[in-house]
Amino acid sequence: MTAPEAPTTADELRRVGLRVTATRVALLETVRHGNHLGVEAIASGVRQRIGHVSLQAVYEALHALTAAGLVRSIEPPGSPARYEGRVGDNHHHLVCRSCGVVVDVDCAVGEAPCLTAADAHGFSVDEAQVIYWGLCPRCSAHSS
Amino acid sequence: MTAPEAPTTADELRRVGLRVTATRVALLETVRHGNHLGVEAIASGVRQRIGHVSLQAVYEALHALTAAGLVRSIEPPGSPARYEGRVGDNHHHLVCRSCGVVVDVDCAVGEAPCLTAADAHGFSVDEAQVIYWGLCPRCSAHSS
DNA sequence: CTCGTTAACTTGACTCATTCAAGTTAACGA
DNA sequence: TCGTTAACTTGAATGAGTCAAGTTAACGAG
Repeated sequence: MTAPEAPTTADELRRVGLRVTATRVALLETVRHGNHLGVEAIASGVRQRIGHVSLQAVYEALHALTAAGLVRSIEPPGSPARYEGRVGDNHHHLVCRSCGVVVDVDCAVGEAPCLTAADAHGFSVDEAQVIYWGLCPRCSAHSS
Repeated sequence: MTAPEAPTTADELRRVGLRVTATRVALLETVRHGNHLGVEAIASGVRQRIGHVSLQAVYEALHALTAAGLVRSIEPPGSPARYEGRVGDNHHHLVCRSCGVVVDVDCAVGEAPCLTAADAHGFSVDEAQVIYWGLCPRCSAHSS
């Protein structure tokens, strides 16, 4: 018998019930290799790999992949949506007020207590979204 | 000597260096009496109090009061900005995925540990913004 | 109290991310 | 190989929020 292979990008798409298209494969790889990219940046990454794709196709694929749980979107107030390939773990983001750069941070306290509000007021909470605002090292050096 | 008076809304505006206008007084009161109102709702609240005001004046005043720390804005992804009058304490929000209602929650763990990321990557963090997503009691009853 | 400065407001045009609509193409199960 | 329908294309539309230019009025100086 053959050794178990790592699943290809195409396999991952099939697994979640999505059709395998050049656009989606390229998009998923672009998002994974990029670093919290915006829609425009993703579109140009995809185009570099496979030629022309419409912006709408990118939006559509991003929604599909987000719904399928293969990518995750981050929407810091005041900036267009960004996407990342790191999913399934409960991690958060650090955003620079000055240059807008986004970096990942692990959960502040232990595993996933971020999911527990002090008093949920009867809500059934399924996700906690944390954004830390501040100045990145480069920008805070700049302003001092 | 007279007893110390509670500061009026006008006093509060003056204290932060803003001119006292009917628009701002009415806006501040509207936001404080309302419950995470959006811009349109604030505009109509203000109009009920003092008659006509332009939407732009509302935006402008909201920015001024936010910058001055008298009101705070909440911008859950996928919904227009909302404003609240509760400021200065480190509290967070619970948003219903279905109906969009927003309720306040206190910090998950103790006083303000929310401000501490596990590893700040050299950032100087000044604010942590937490949004819990879920279903409010009414909506979760509805869907079951 | 009057005046001048300038913050605050008004109207109206504009931007930009995202969505909607209608028609075409191509993935993939039968 | 074919038919169904998800995915893609182009193009127009939406909606929150901003920008610009001109007018009004708050308030400190005289």
